[in-house]
Amino acid sequence: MTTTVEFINKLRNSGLRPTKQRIKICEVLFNKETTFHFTINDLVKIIETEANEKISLATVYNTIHAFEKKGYLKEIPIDSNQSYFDTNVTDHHHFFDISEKKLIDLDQVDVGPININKSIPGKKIKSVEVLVKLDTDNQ
Amino acid sequence: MTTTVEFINKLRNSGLRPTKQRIKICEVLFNKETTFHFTINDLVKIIETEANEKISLATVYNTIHAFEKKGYLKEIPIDSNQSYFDTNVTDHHHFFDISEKKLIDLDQVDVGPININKSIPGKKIKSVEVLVKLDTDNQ
DNA sequence: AAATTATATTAAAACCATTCTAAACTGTTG
DNA sequence: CAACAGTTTAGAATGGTTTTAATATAATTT
Repeated sequence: MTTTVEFINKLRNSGLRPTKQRIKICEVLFNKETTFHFTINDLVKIIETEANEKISLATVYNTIHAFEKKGYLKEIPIDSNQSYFDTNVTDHHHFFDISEKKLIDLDQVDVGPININKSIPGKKIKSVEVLVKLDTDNQ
Repeated sequence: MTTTVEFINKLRNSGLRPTKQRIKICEVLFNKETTFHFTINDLVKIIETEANEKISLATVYNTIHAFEKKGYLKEIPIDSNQSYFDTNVTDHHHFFDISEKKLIDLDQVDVGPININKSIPGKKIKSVEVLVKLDTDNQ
């Protein structure tokens, strides 16, 4: 549980003005016990229902991108036309449940070390991400 | 090198009518020696320049999706607003060069076996894909 | 080989996630 | 509190993708 004051400090320390909207989004995203996966659409709906508030779409996008740039969120690549974000910014991987369109965290430990035995001249590895797609097991 | 007749047979055997447009797309995609990574936009440009022909965008989309469904193409998930496709449908992984926005194949051998030591009840693993993002190495 | 039927192509409109715009508003600093 | 820079906003714009409904083409039947 993080207090509003703590969010305000965190924002200020990151060079982001602690506006009403940003604080609200912090509360929605970072007051969970567990990792939280969401699309922008999910987030807007949560804000509207949970808080009966309305933050303009543009602001939600701006804020999420600002948080991503500061390293508080990670975008997860999935073959979809929608962006998924994750509040867990540690190095880890994902299951993607195709039928429910939901992400599930996979710890490093659950996957084991991954060695890349190939290199491209002039390029360095920035990240290594494993995406495990899940289907319903019919049997 | 595959002949037009072979493409026609392949299409017919898949339950796809061998139209002029589909044959042309086959020739562009499946007459390469190496794996070919592309976006729809790339493909349309190639058809226009290489063949001085014009296939409507809708047809290109329809055809690519039909080929994907038949297992002749794979979509590669990248955190982008564009879909990337791969003519290499074997199990393998990818580098993604962030600055050039290009995919590079990574063989199974270059990555090594990946064990997923976690399972979700009622779900089975459909695919395991590794995406390695590359940055320019400035030094 | 013509007629019929089923499927495919097309240009243009629609769609939808995301970004941009420019005016109004708010937090910060002096 | 005044002034400034940063932020929010509704609505428009953008761009990749899908839909529409008319036309064309391939396959099947006669």
